[in-house]
Amino acid sequence: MNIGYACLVVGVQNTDMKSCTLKNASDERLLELIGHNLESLENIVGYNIKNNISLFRISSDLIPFGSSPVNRLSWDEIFADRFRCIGQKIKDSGMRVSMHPGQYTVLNSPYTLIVEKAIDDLNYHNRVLKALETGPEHKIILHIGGMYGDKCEALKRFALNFNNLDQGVRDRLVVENDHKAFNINDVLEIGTNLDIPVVFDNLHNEVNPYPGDRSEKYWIDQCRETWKSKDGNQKIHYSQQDPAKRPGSHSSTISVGRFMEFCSSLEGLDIDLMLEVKDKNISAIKCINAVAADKNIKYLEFEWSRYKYSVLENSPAIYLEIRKLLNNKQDYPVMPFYNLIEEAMKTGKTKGNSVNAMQHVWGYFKNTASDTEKKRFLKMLEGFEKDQIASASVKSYLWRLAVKYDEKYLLDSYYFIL
DNA sequence: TGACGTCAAGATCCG
DNA sequence: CGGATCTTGACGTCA
Repeated sequence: MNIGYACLVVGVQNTDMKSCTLKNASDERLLELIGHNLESLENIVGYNIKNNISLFRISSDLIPFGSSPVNRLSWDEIFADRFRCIGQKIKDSGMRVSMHPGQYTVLNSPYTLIVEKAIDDLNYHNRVLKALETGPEHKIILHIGGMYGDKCEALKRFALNFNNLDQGVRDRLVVENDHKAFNINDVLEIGTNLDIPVVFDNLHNEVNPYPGDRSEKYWIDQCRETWKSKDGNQKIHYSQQDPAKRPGSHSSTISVGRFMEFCSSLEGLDIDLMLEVKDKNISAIKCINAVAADKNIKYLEFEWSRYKYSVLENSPAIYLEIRKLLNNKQDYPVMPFYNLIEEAMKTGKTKGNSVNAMQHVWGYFKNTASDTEKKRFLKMLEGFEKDQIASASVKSYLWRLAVKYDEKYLLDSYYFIL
């Protein structure tokens, strides 16, 4: 089972994707951006390897305007070596990557122009995966598109346009159920007809179900039939509903309890699981640790080093409780560990607890920081205590100090992002 | 015509 | 000036 996350990494330096507006998209600017983004991608791949994350969706923003006529660059040739080098790392580590054009790539549109743009976009995604020299098990996931008042015709148009795609794209293409138009039964029908794999998305299925009371496991089993050996392991998308937002909105983090319930419902199926969640890599590591075969407390200790100041600013009581929990080095209390962290994150921060955490973090710079830095920190702290400035301002100053003094322990901490 | 979703660029405001 | 915060951009469909 591979577990991964989509597109971007939170809280890790030099992993951002840069872009520009259409009017600024000169060759020079685009070259600069692509170079930067490839460097970020390489760092992301390195981060994934270091953290045992073996599934990753590459951002469509890797090449700005990758499928637009404004980008006439032969970027796959210009950066061929960089692509090959990154691809080699992917291959060597056994990582599986994918790409996922967004909701605006509509292959089944009745408008020729839109279809042409969709084809260009699919070709672009394939061009990236080809430049990385990845095989056809590194997929491009696509939604079916719009309904236009006639589902049957819309499905027919999808099939027609699919059959006119380049072989390279067809070899990688996977279809997914969406939250509005095409439910999992529709997508299975078309996937079966076109002989391409189907990704089951649990939250889309919750919001836009096929009528009846089929279980998730039933649909996952059905989808499994569409995955052939050339396609690699079956893959699904997994996310949880954000209780505060509209149906279909992804939660900020994955609740480990519900995740494990879902895993046990799979009854041991070996499946690749792409998480769609706001905290991205953070939830990926959580879920990987939750199902780890190699139950070594060192993984939890490493996690604790990243979470501890966030927990401290929310709940000193839980902070102490987790420390106690990790005392027995023979144990692997992964569920209580993450449950306590999730509970702490839901606790409202009091000013006193925030200040306490700020002072703990400041402790790393106490002896190295200059007098002006010390003065500035103390002034900010005072400002925060008097409600004059936000805690985020103090934290972002502490982050700048962490970067300046290269405090490795803090640079890995979730304190600055959660 | 605006909402939808997502991210970062770009603009503006503030001390 | 740097940093925080708001608005725009890019995409197509649908009400």
